[in-house]
Amino acid sequence: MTHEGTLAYIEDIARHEGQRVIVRGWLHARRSSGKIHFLTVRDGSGFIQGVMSKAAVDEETFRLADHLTQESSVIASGTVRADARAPGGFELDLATLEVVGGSADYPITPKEHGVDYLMDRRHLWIRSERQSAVLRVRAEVIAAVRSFFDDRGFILADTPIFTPAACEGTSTLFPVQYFDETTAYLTQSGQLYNEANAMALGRVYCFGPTFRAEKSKTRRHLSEFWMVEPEVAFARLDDVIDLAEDLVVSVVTRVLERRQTELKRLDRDVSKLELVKKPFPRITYDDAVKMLNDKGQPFEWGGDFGAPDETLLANSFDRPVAVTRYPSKVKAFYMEPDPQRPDVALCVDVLAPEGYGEIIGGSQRIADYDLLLRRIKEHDLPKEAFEWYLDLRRYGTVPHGGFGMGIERVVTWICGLDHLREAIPYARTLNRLYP
RNA sequence: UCCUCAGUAGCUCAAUGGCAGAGCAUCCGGCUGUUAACCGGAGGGUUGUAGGUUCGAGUCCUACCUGAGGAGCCA
Repeated sequence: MTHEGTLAYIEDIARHEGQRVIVRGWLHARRSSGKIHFLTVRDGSGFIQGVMSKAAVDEETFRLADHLTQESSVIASGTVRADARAPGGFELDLATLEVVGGSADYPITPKEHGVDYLMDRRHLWIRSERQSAVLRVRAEVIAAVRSFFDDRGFILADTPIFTPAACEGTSTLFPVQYFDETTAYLTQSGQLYNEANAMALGRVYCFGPTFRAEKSKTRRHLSEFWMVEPEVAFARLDDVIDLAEDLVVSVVTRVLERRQTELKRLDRDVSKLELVKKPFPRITYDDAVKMLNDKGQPFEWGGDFGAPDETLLANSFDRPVAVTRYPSKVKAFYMEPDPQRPDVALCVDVLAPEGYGEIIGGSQRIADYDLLLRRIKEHDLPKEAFEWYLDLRRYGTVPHGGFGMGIERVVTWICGLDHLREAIPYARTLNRLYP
């Protein structure tokens, strides 16, 4: 079969109005009315409806279209025509059709399916309109994050995934055999290495997968997730919050600029995202506890917020809110205490609006050698494992700080999803390692 | 680890302790503007597993398996 026309991707189809193009992709859906077929084709860049009328093609081509099954791969050619009835504004009047690979009994039908069924077929589910839109937004979020840091003079310095011990000592680690006799652990944060990198390179960030063996079963947790972590020498808490604020605004703005089609396909209320502008409200943990109690949510000073607490707090604001100065007791060992009030830490959590919860956690780090050593001992961490980390305080210590932002949580929020597992191509959860 | 809920056709779900059902998908036929198209017909079942109660169990009881939602913890 020979096809006439210019090779085109569906997302660029508007540029080819009135022209003959060749599209290569898969059959997404087919509707037929006897003498006219409607073939929705997707090519990864978008979806378009091809219209084949019996009068316009030879008999063999028309019969081929009549028996075309869902997700058969095809090469087709036709003329691009603007049409108000088409969701994307354009249709393709088909002239030729070639099946590259057939597809029998495709398991994901246009009707409803359960979560387990879809997750078992995640490798196929990502072909759907919604799921492919999410993954395209995810790619935009990641691109926005990298541009943000690269454009500001940050150096990308990635941290190891095999680590010798716990970074924070609290979360559970995934052990793996490391050659013959040694046990390594999959990293749960690049934080500590990031601090060393910041002392070498000034402003740095790492971006990669992290692993947590927490036996969580909630819509906000994955055992493998991606996190971007900047770290800045000489930064204090306010600098860390400024950076977090700029990053979130930059990412949301760029997705709004470049991924309107996908957000629309996801039925996202973009007016909520358009409110994400500087400055974010900044409240202290003390304020937050008071707010919760004023709203009738019983909460005692000293604990960490649960998901309902976070939602209640975030719902008081129309944009992300920065909550600072949590009790040191509930936070990581390396966080600098507030000099005015040593029982709270110079830390910040950024809570997304609309109940999406914590998307960023960060702090100013302890700069003083003696205090850091004391904290390591208080947390029963083995000093030997942290000698290299203590070196950073032995040799030219400076105030510094940074944060981690969970990519999937940001994608979930921006896309308006109700579960983190749709924000990553292949989610790893407590009960899922396949496909 | 704990709490709650669910498991019946390929999928999504019905079925008072009394004949195993529907819609969609698949296959066949019809239809020149369909958007999860529509209309007619056909095929499709070890009710998660193992026990128990009962004249009789998809339904009640026990254990286990699998999954979902939540708690804790976190990004």
